[in-house]
Amino acid sequence: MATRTGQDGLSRERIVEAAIAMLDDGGESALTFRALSTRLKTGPGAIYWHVANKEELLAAAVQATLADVLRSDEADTTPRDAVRALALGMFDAIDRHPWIGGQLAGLASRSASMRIIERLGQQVQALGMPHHHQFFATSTLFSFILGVAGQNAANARARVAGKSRAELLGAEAAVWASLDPAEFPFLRGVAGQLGDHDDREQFLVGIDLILAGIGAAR
Amino acid sequence: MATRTGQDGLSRERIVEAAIAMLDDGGESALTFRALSTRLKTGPGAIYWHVANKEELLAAAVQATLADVLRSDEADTTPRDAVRALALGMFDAIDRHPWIGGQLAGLASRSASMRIIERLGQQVQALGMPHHHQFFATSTLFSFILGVAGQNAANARARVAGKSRAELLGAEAAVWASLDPAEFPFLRGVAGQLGDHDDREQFLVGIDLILAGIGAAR
DNA sequence: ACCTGAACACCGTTCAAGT
DNA sequence: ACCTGAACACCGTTCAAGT
Repeated sequence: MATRTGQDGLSRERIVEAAIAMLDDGGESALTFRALSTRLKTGPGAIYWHVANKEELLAAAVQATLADVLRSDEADTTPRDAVRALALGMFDAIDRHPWIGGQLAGLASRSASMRIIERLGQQVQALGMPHHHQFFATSTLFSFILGVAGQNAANARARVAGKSRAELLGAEAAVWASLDPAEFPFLRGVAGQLGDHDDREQFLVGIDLILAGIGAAR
Repeated sequence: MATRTGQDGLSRERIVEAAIAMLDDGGESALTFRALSTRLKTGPGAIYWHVANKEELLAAAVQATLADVLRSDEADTTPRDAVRALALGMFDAIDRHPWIGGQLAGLASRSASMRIIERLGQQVQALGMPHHHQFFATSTLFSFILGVAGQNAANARARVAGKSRAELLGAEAAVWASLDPAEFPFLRGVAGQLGDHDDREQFLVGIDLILAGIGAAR
């Protein structure tokens, strides 16, 4: 009867924790109920006592992963800096856990999405956007974040299947550099920038561009 | 020997066409090699003679679906209108085939993505953006489009599983309207706008916002 | 050259049976 | 109350065998 305390019993918390660890190092395809139950030294059926199904498990993993970002508070900064801080918090979480990008748009992440949109919206409001444009401006910020997250998730999937980020980026830059200049003048011209850009900086430039647009529309 | 002409033989073209039809009315989960081969009156193995695997099939479906958008030409308009036209073309294609949103970020859609980025980039260049900012500005437009596409795909997944777009949107708006006003002042305030907004208009506002930001940064 | 269909190695999920 | 593990109804993919 000594085994009922501490780490021994299965719990929703332990399951979610293990799921996140598996997602982090094997991507979404690595998370199966069989592999998960092996890691937790149980049968696949046991997990269903604590979690309704895989969708709920993924939702809980997203929630747990985004919890600190959503807990952060930038009360005493400008609206602009608050948006940047929140967006960068999202970026860093997505960078650490790229599988989030494949989940964030879905129904499973609804409550996390709502909190993010709320926070963005409050700052857009504080920026002085007219009321009837606040919703669209906030959606634009959110959609952009979602798009970057999705690309991150796709890149991570490719990475799991093979090479590193630097290798993939270098290969892609080489492809761009060797394109037909008549058909792809732009891609050829920016191939160098693709090769050595910083994802985080690129993300922040996008946020700033949208903020500049909001400033102009105000 | 009369059967070798016309529609009778299996072909990559017929397979992709059937795949698109299945994706359109059942979503990504409806496309299986078994269901596809049943529809084409063959065995699952037959498809592999024409298509390497599911990833390649999805890539071909994306390519075929986006072909007309990529063929369109807005030579004699302003750069701004060209971006808007291209973006709206993408939106309409994604609206008709929402499963694209789940594919566009992936490696399978690389060549389609390259063409889109090329077209966007040429217009960003024409807008007078300094060279070293063109790549980031173009990426911002592309990421935003990707984000909207991803949301569309997620919404369509929910729709296949149950109710219509209007019902889902109405239910979500009702949830927003009933949130705690202390915790979610913004969402509560825009619940009405969520309920009856037009997705296409919202998308275009986002594009315009980014274009305004590009204009300000020029 | 192209197609057939059984077989392999997986999935998520359920559920009678145990403790 | 919680866990076990076999079983069900699927997947994508392969491949010997056919025509």
